[in-house]
Amino acid sequence: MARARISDVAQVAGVSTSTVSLVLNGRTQRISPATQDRVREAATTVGYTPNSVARGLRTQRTRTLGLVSDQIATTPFAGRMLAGAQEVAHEHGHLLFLVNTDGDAAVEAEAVQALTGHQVDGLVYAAMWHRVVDAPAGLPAGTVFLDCRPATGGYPAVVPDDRAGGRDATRLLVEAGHRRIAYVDVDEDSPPIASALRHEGYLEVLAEAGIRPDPALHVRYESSAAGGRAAMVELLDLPAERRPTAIFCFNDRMAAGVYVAAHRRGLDIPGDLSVVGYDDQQLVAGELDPPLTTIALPHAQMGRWATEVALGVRKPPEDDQPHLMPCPVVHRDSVGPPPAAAPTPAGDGPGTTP
Amino acid sequence: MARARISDVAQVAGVSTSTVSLVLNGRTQRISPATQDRVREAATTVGYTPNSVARGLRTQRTRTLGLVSDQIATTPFAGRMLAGAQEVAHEHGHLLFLVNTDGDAAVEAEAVQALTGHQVDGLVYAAMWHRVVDAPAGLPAGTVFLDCRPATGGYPAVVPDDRAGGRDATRLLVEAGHRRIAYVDVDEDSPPIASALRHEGYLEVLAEAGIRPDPALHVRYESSAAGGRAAMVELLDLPAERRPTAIFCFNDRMAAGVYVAAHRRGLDIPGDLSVVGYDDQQLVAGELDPPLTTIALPHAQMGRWATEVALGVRKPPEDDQPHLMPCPVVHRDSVGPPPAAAPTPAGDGPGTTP
DNA sequence: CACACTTGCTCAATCGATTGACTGCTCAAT
DNA sequence: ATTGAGCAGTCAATCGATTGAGCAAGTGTG
Repeated sequence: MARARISDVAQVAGVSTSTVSLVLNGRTQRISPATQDRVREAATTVGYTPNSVARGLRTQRTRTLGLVSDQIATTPFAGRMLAGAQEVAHEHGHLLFLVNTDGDAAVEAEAVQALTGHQVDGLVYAAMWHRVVDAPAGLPAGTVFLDCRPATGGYPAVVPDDRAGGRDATRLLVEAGHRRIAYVDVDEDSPPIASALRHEGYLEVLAEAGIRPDPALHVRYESSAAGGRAAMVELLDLPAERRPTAIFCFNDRMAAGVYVAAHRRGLDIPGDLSVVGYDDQQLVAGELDPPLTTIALPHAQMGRWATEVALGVRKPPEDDQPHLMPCPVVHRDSVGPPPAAAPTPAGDGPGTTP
Repeated sequence: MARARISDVAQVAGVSTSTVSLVLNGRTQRISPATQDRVREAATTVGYTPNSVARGLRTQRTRTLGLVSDQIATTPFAGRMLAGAQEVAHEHGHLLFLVNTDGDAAVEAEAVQALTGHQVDGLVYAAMWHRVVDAPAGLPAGTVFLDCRPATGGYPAVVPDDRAGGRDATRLLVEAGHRRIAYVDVDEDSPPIASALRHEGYLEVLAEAGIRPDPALHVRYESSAAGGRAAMVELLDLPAERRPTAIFCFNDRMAAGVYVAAHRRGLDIPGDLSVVGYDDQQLVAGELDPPLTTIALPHAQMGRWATEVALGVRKPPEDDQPHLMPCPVVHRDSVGPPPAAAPTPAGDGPGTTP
């Protein structure tokens, strides 16, 4: 059977379609309660569901939202961002269009066209890792950038506060008593937004703590467990007095590699070595042994923020700067005090270069 | 400036809106080439983009698709299914609505209503792990079930061929020469579709190979690295002659735990122990040392299949049985021949119960 | 030359809901 | 008796595109 239209309801209730529309939309000031009841009853008996397409055409508001992203699938983070976005859309009675462009600019432009053609009420442009992007052509004003910054500015944007995350991670280790803290960095991040910001945070906290940074403790490898392992091997080959007692890793996967290398050398975590990761990738950080203390990327929060701004229920900052979303510290079991035998009794062990 | 409408194009080109519509939709049999050119030119000069809402109202085809799923975010598989679905939608010029219901039946029903209200041309109902689900109320005929089977039947569905996967995994080990093969199963999967099917496949291959299954080699623990570790400990505590030389794990996370327990006992993989996982979770299987041989869940393929059926470009099977999607074997480095000292020289070592 | 046919395009109805303007009616006040 | 106000709804235009029917001019045919 064909879907019931408003005119079917009107007929059953013995009123005009106008009346049905008014009642069903709550504009009941001038409709008698008796009529309202008849209309509502008629609506349920015929099983009426409003046709959003017709409504959208008339009202010019479709209650839909578009989210275009470069890769929805490849990264496990994607989900949390998406979930946050979807949640907000749902909370406000909107439906979410999802488009995956694989970073192809042509597909991107096409997607934006298709979405505006479908009269979306808002648009979110998402990246799967924090970086600078070029806004695709034809992007409507008010599009919100999620986990990326438009090269040109002019749009609201939200990104993780990587610098603060780097600070928090490092502070965690400093407060546990460590003085020789390595940063296991990634070598491929260009432009290196996330990695550079985390490094800055690392350096800031070292400075605050009066620790002179040792360049040998900043190593760069590919972003994988293998890279982390190689990095750790390099650090462990340092002379004993320059060897780190704590490692801050660019991400959890590299931390997993650090674990492997440390365990191979018979080091206990956190007894002999403390490790902090970044990203809070469930399958990595939570499953390591011991579970990894890490800094979580606030994907769900960012997804929510972006969608709220896109829907107009939250005002973006006026200064055209990306909103910095804090990265929460996730305390697990990979951080402890430095080993008693550590070469840092009390006096400053400055990291002199050879 | 307001969006250009078809009437704007008509005015600029000096023709009627009908003509514009005909030209732009390729129904050009009765339109002179000259007029066509004028129309197209006019369209680009005014920057015309068709209003899909209006078109959808008129044609009753919106070129949109709905995908409702219980959890889009929580599992890293989700993405591949979604990506497959999105890809197909895009290939056929459709836009994909994504709704995440968190398994809440009320939200589900609401979502289905909202989607049919938006006149989607097709609907996919997805689960994030293979199981039997109750079709939500009001589900349109022709809805496709993805990675789940409707309890009642009556809808096209696609699920992984877990039985064949179990067979392949076990055959891999049998062909490497193993006779004592354990199945590290999950204990919580109820109804245990995936686990039961994989177990059946396992038993089938054992039977074909003339290996009597040893109940002590079928252990059940929680689905996590910790569970896998516990399982492996139990297996390693078996008397030497009953101890397995190969392990088939319900999933990669459990396999990761098996690795840990094996390494703790000083066992080399695959020298002393061969391991096969399931799922091909990138972050787990690929990052383990050695990389894990596993059976991949064909999420992208299933997502594609479901979407193609939903769009009507692929015919579902007529027998109302779920389509079984093969699970490819992913060869990595965790399978080898049994150790030379293994208790299986040539004669059948039947697993006699004590 | 009359007729049918083709070509090239336009008319106007239509999809289903929303909404500002308007109508009939009753009752009260002037 | 006329005017005005308030109530309870209805009318009809509208959103922007699609499409079957229709029409004027040109072409071909007997």
